[in-house]
Amino acid sequence: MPRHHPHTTPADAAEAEAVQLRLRRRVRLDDSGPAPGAPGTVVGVDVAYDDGRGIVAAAAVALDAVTLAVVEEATAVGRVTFPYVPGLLAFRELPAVLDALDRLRHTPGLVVCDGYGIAHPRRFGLASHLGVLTGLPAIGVAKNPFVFRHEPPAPHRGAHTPLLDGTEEVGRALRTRDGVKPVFVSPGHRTTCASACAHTLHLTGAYRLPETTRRADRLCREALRAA
DNA sequence: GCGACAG
DNA sequence: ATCTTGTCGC
Repeated sequence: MPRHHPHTTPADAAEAEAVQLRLRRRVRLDDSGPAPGAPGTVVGVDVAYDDGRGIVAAAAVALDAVTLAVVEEATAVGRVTFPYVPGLLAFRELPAVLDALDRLRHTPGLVVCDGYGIAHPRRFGLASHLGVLTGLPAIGVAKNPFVFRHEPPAPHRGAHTPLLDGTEEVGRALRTRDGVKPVFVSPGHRTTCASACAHTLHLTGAYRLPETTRRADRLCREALRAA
């Protein structure tokens, strides 16, 4: 049975924003998480929707942090409980994602989310929210820019430019493939911009998106079709 | 007031 | 996110 999640299923947008303002103080931006490439497991999470049926499917895929081989997969299906509102994505995705994570037997060394961490209107995007609720190190790797402007990075893999909140760097536009549109990386919890980018580079090579995200994306779509 | 707007 | 064919390029 679905548990009562006061921190993930508010009644409306105003309540959701209040939750973010309350929880964001728990975000920690340090390097207490694993170093990129260090032994352990890195977990990718993603979600797919079927608007017609009003259901959502989430996937959590654990990869060996060194070899990037898949070591475990878990999924969860449920009903959609919150609409998509820019800035409140976590309230739509987290319930199913947390269920999928709960079904994983491996303890994630790092969780890679689709979306943002602290590069968010209230400095509390999906990756930060997930990190704070689980206590796990988490980063956000988004496919599109959100609230912060950026200069285009140099064309080679590894080039990056900052996403600035005033003078503070809250994320980076990072090129993961030569000549290909960059991804937008930001720390979620227990990591930094530099580490989040190093992790992202470690998880990419042949494709623009991290292997974690690609596997989770494929798996949640399968789970949705099978539901 | 008018757009822009992670997934 | 999701709806969707062909097409340009390595």
